[in-house]
Amino acid sequence: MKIFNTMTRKKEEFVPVEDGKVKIYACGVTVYDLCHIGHARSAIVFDVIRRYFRYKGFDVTYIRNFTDIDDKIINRAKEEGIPWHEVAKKYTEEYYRDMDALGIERADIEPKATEYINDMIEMIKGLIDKGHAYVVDGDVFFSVDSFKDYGKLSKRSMDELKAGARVEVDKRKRNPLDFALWKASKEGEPSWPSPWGPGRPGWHIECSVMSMKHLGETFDIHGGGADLIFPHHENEIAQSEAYTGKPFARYWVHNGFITIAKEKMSKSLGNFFTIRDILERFDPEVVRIFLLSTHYRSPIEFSEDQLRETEAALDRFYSTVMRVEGYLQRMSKKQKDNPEQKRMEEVLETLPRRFEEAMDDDFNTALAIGHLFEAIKEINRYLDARPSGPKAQETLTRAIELLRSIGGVLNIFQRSPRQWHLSLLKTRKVDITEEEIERKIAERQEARKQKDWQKADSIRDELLKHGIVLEDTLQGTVWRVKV
RNA sequence: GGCGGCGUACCCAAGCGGCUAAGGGAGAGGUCUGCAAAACCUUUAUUCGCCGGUUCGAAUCCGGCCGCCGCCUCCA
Repeated sequence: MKIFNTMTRKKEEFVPVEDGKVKIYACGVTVYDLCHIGHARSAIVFDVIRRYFRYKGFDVTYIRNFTDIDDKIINRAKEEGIPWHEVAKKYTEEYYRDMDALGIERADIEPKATEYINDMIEMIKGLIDKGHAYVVDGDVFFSVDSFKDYGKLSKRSMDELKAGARVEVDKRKRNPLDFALWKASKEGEPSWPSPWGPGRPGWHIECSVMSMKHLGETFDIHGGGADLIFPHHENEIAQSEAYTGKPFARYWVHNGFITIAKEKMSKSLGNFFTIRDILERFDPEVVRIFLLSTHYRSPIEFSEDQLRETEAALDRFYSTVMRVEGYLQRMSKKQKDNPEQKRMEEVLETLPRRFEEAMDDDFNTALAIGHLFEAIKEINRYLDARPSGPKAQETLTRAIELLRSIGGVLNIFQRSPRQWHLSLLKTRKVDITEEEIERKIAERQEARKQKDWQKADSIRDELLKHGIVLEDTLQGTVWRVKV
């Protein structure tokens, strides 16, 4: 497997610290508001990476944290007039609601910053003892000058960083780039006792502490959004390696952004769509495929049109499943030679290999999905050749099973066509129930039997106005939500 | 200003030295069908922002130019 490592800016062969095991830490979110689609991308990317390692037979430990104490949470608490921990609790629940809906599996360990305050204090003490940190008025800062490799991840020299510094410099810092490990709290702010007085941890320290506590001082993969490269991950490396004297994470994996009108989607720009908004109008699986149809490091331009197109693509899968299921029910038992048989078998045989090749190459989900859709086309082709007999039955059954099992690694293709259409009924706001549709179909069947085409067509047109398309197949009439 | 990335058909997107430049969407024509729908077939990039260079051979490597974006501040 090859993974692009931000540290070396190259694809590298993946070699785990411990044979057969992979330890991953992905930076989660600060729980102070609803998540937007950019958060979803990061979560989905690492969800897939984790699932793929598992598929490859690795024993995976996956950690994703929650930052549950921070200035933004404190501010939000003031705005909402509730205690800070209520804010954290509320948005942690909202986070789960959205991410669960998107089919993102819970991490093996989901640490919260406030549960590790003592460990952080211990680490900060150690850093002070080793001369990497200093105390000023109850604050503790990390001294970047004490760590010679500072800037190695973001590929910046200290001089460049100083020259470009746009931040107001805290005069108490020895170097403007020094960052807070511990912040003294003001009156009325949440605080924890510490050797330096009451305060709360700085942002970066939590990830170092929680990752090393659960994964060891050196672990395999550390990741998050590309905006975390500097300063967050740079600072994590500095404090962790200064503390242990050992390399921190071996592979740094960063996902690209979602953009709107070519600009990064962000809270501060206000150009974001919450996951909640999007799931009102789109099926979660559509969102998932949309986000996985572009390589994880490239930017994705958010577009409703693209989501619609993805919906149409996914509908192809479920239509094909429906078609195969219908076909199998009435397929002739008589075995006969089919010129397409060999081709179909070849497609099925090579599909897992092609899927793995794509995923082994820095998690190329876009290519992998391309292969899956190619197979869908081949299945339809095969079906058009009217195969029959036990061999065809076995081939078709295997084809669908294969799509489902490989799709499972991306957590797509897992539902029945009916579940898909029921979901579309909701997201496309179809104002007619499944029962009514079935009733109309029965009514139309009657008309068709009488060869009353006019009536049959008018019923069909009526349903179409509600966004329902009918298909008359040899196995009977089936309905679909028009996409 | 420093550092980094991107520019592939009408749209999205993979390909990163050599087989016909994946796949999806959209458009056009056809097959099938009571008519449709779905599906399939054909068709839409002799060409990969532009200009040079390296090479037997480049969308893929190198240099320059143009355009867009990100990080350097909280940010997935």
